[in-house]
Amino acid sequence: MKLQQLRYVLAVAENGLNITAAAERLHTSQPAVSKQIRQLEDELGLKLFTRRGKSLTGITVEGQEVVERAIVILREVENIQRIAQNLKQESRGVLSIGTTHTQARYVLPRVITAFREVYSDVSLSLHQGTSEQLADMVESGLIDFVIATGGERLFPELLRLPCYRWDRVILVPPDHDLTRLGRAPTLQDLAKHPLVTYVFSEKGESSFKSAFARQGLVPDVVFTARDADVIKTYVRLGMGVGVVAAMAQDVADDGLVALNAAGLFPRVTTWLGFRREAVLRNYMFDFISRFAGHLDPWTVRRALETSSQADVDALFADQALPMRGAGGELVPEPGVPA
Amino acid sequence: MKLQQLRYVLAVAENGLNITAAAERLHTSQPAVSKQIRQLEDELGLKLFTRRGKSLTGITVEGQEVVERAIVILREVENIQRIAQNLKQESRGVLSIGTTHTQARYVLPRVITAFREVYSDVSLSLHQGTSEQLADMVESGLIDFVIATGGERLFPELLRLPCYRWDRVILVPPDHDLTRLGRAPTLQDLAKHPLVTYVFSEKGESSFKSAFARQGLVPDVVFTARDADVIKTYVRLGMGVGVVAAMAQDVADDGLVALNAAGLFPRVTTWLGFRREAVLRNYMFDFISRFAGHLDPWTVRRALETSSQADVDALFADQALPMRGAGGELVPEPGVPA
DNA sequence: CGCGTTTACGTCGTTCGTAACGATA
DNA sequence: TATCGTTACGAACGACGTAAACGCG
Repeated sequence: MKLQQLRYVLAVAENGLNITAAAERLHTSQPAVSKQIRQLEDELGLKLFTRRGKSLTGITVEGQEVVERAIVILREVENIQRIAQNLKQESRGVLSIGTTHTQARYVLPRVITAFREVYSDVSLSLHQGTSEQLADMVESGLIDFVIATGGERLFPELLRLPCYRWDRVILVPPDHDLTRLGRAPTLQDLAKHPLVTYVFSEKGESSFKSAFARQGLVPDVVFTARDADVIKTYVRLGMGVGVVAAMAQDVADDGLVALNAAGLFPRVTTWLGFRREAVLRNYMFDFISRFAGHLDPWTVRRALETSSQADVDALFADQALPMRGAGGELVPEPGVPA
Repeated sequence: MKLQQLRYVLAVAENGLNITAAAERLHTSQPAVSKQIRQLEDELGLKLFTRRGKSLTGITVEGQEVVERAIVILREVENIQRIAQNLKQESRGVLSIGTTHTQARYVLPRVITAFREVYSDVSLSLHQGTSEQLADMVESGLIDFVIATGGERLFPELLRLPCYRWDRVILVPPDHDLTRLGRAPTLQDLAKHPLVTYVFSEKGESSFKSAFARQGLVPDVVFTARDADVIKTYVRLGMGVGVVAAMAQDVADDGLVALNAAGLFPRVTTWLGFRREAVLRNYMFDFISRFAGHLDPWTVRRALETSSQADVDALFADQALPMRGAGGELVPEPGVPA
């Protein structure tokens, strides 16, 4: 058994069982891949793939077991290489981040810009997706970091570091009824209007709906979208009252007024997660620290030494996490309608 | 990086940094090992070992990191091979068990005899040691199974399957005072006599001492040994009253009388433990099932699907574990002194 | 001088790429 | 016939073992 053979098997499994495509991605010839896989099968004495005629049609159950272990093996091989590169102060490297729209659009740009200036040799890639997709991507090793909110049960194997907290904010057209309340809106106020907000995560409990339910109210959600830009568009069209993350609110949002929603919904924590077994490159520590100031390398290493997520949470329990988003700045003060 | 290089590094690290010894264990030449290690160091660009002149004097910190990951990698490689061998119904294999004296001497012989008759091609090895030593051995992959008692905190990473429970039994010479009580001895009775029992485990809390302490008594332990045979010898010499595991009591123990100690000390559970990541060969499932009838392959696989030891414990919570040892059979009934 | 490591070199096995072949839809 | 996998073969590479050299106690 050789590491190349495992790499080849994995590449084939990850490229739709197409040996030609796998060979291209591996920068080698297709007979090389074909032969190595066959040799591994011979050595192990089992078929990793099912074949019809000459083309691969599926992975056998044992093949799947082998693939899973190959992932672990190659991951650790990469860890060894990262250790070496860290020591050599090698500045080249890769950092791929999986995240949701809100982070990618409103929070990360500043961090990434600054990061790229310092680490020009680090190839940075951003993958946007739903929580479910991110979970798959991080599991398969496609991405190093996940930056997301909620979903504790979706990412059970990740070490999650709390980064900051945020409230929601209410967006309405300038002449909307809610702007004439003379005070910040309540849930009762909101329940009287059609609402436009985020798609509810498939698995996570919807803190949005339950906030209303707790007061015996049923929100009239007329439209949901994955990102705040779409929501804003429909609010401008007068489809309803928008409820978005405070970070997504921009002073330059013309045609919209932001109203404070702090306290109406539970605060949300954005965290950064990665696999516990991962060896982090130095620039990864720096990225984390740039993204969340309190997560300096020393603190992150301490979190890595814990044995469970509960211990990590305890590490940060006594710290007041920073708040993000301008939600508080555009509050219509009592008697001062926007 | 190649798997052989990792194997070589590991062998050198495990053989006192002696390349020659490592080469012999690997059935290869010593220059081969020397060269491969050097090549890996060159490829990674770091020194794995510290050298004085030409001889290795130590492992660098990075070398240690690499060794730890190499262990994981090679373990998974072995798992892949086991999967293949299981499928081929390959009957050859290795099974090494680490255990304590009591199990090795009194419980395992019958199981092992029967097992060897069926699996003559499985090379079986037994390693006796203290809990601490066993923990090291299983961690380094030297042994597949640990069969022991207590020590939950000593084996945190093992999947532990409860096998059976047992009480202690009291051993005295035939003419001893305790045989004339006309009833089973109490802790008060025991506290009046010099006692001979097991060495207390270094890290585990001593359930022996605390049983006395709970009644405000202090046992007069005059001698401790690692195994019951030694204890019996000293009881025969009249050094004191023996307290041993019920399994260790043998009807053929001439010159000794066994008195019931059930209820005096907390019941002890013997468990069988192995690493969660391990792939078990079919004969290993069979061994477990022979050792503890309720641990059939199906049940063990179910335990393997759990995510924590707590879940495993819950699996067996409602089952009455079998008792082992003849302690109950030689009880001096009230009014019937032995 | 013994012990252990490294260097040198010849041999053998293995991997790879190109090119031709085979099978499938 | 286009697509994809396998077979064939020559070239390059790499691992290993023997033998000799080197350093250190």
